[in-house]
Amino acid sequence: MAATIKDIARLAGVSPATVSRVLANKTAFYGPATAEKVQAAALKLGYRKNTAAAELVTQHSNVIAVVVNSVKTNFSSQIITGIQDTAAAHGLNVIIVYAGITDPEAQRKALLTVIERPVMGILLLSLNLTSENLQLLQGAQTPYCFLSIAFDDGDLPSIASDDWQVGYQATQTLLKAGHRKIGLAAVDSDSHTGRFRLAGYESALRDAGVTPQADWVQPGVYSYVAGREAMTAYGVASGLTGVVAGSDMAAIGVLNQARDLGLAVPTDLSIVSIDGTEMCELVQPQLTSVSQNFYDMGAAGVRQLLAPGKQLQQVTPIQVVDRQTVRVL
Amino acid sequence: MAATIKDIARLAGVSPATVSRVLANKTAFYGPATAEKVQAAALKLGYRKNTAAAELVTQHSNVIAVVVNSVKTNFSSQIITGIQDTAAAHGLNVIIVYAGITDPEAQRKALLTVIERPVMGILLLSLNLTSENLQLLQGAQTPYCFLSIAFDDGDLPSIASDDWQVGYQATQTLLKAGHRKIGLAAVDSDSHTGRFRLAGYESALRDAGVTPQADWVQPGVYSYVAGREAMTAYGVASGLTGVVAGSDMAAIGVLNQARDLGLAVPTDLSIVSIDGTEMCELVQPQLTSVSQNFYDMGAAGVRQLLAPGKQLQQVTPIQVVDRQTVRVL
DNA sequence: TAAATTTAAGCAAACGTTTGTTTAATTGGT
DNA sequence: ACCAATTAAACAAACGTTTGCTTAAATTTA
Repeated sequence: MAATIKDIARLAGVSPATVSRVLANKTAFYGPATAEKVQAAALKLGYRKNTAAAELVTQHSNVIAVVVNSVKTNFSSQIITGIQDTAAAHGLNVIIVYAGITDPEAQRKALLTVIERPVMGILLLSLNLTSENLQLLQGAQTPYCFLSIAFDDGDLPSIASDDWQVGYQATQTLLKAGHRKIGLAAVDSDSHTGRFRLAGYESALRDAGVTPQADWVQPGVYSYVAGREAMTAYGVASGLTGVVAGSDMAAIGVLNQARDLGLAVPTDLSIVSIDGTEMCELVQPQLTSVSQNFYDMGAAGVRQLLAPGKQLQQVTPIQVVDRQTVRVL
Repeated sequence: MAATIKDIARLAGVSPATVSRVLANKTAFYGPATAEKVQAAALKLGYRKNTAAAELVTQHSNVIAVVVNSVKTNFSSQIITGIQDTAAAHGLNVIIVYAGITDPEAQRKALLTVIERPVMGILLLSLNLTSENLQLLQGAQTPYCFLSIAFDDGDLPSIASDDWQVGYQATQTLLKAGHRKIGLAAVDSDSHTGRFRLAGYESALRDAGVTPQADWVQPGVYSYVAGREAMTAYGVASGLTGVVAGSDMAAIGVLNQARDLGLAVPTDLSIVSIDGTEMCELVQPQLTSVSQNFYDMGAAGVRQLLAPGKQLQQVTPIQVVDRQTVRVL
């Protein structure tokens, strides 16, 4: 039912080709009189271009697709804002699809909805693909880039923080404040990210002459409950005076669980969070954090899509932001 | 460069029509031998269907588009999950685009990226369109439904909570606990939502024999800073013993500002929040809230798109969830 | 064994655009 | 007044699918 270019052509008494050109402002091809007729007809018919049809013939699209691992992660909004702004500056549109965090089938479906239509590039947010789905992605001839995640395989384009540094600096923040017994909570020990943060954590301890203890690290999936569980595992008599938490949510988990255990933060326990989202300033006391530049990751991601192949593994800087959860001993 | 159905046809030695049918599993049209040849060829070429082309001829799409007002709102994730689950159950795909919360031009662009391609329906999350953009939306012959927002114009399909009830029950929760001087913070007085919440608030007060005072209501845009500003405006000597906050974020704003003013919650000040997202249980003390069923809104939204015209203005139920910020006087 | 039916596959049109090429009309130069 | 150059618009092919219709071969029926 929707009006097409042909309907306009008929109404304005010109050819579809001319309509197309008027609507695309290709001024070299038509006179002012026809232009007016066409515009009027288009308006009258409430014409809306069928972008899919246009993309079919031009073989080129101006939308970039973002695949997000889950709807819950709160830092993704900052990355998306970065993507959005940069994309808009380049005249690109952004669509987002959610993939399950674990279910490979959901991942596959999300990937397919993106691959099977013309998009100029794909950004994957903190997404850990199965090797099958990775192949699927690589099979499409579309440029892509992972964001906020890094891989052992150095051939995959990605933009993320230096996770070793993240772990190192978070730990160092506590060490500098005089802490010696420091836990690492809710960091996933299977992923590249988790392993490097752990390594950074251990290096920082060793550099300060502290020998890491096995029960100081309580792995988890960066979530609020993972944070709570880690703190529960530590218990009240662990001797720990400081904890590095794998994410802001995890940090709030340890914060609340510490409180439930009767531990005051930062008096009895200091916390350094990783991420530095707005959450840090919403809770009391405000979380000291190693903050990532999520906005820049998003921005760099779209730049990477526009000029692919430049530099595969990019690193965005981090800063430690001192707030209220680290006590100087 | 991507392989097309024709490439497969050539490689398998059959016609494109047959390839299409094999790939679509239209078993009535081909024999097992050809099927195998085609499958093999498709696999070998790494074929990916061009959905845009297919949608062009079938004149029908199975993606539903969600337009979100901003990346910040935290309840949107629940709505989206509801949409996602329900859509998946019906074999539909979901794409999301962000529109600016205020900028009409950004709104328009977001709307266009959605309207100009084949989508089977549009869900608008808490989006207040300019009348121009509303016309744009209505001009497209696509079914649509607003979510988590209602309008004076009863002809617009929408699914939301009963905002009058929200205001009424939030206020009543405090009244029942013995409070009489009750503020309303960070509720937007321009929108339908804000006006109805305000009306519900005033009715509850009057029903309890309390005369509303002008300086008890401090309008705002439902944000964290709006909450803080409202509490700042109340100050320490307002005499208020309870506050209804327009959103969870706003509630956290008044909570933190109250603390900064030296007011203990709930000892000195009780708070009832509106929304009931996970945020309520993350902060200390946990926020008592009038909780909305965001997940159901999303689910109902896709059902509405599938069977349009049934019931224009739908209402999802609310519950008050008692947590820790209301003190019984 | 001839006619009727079933099965398997191909032909060709269509969807709504864009764009290279062609044609027709107008203008300018001499 | 004639030819070249410019301007304005139309023609038609192409993009990658799907699908109604046709054709050809194989099978069944009488």
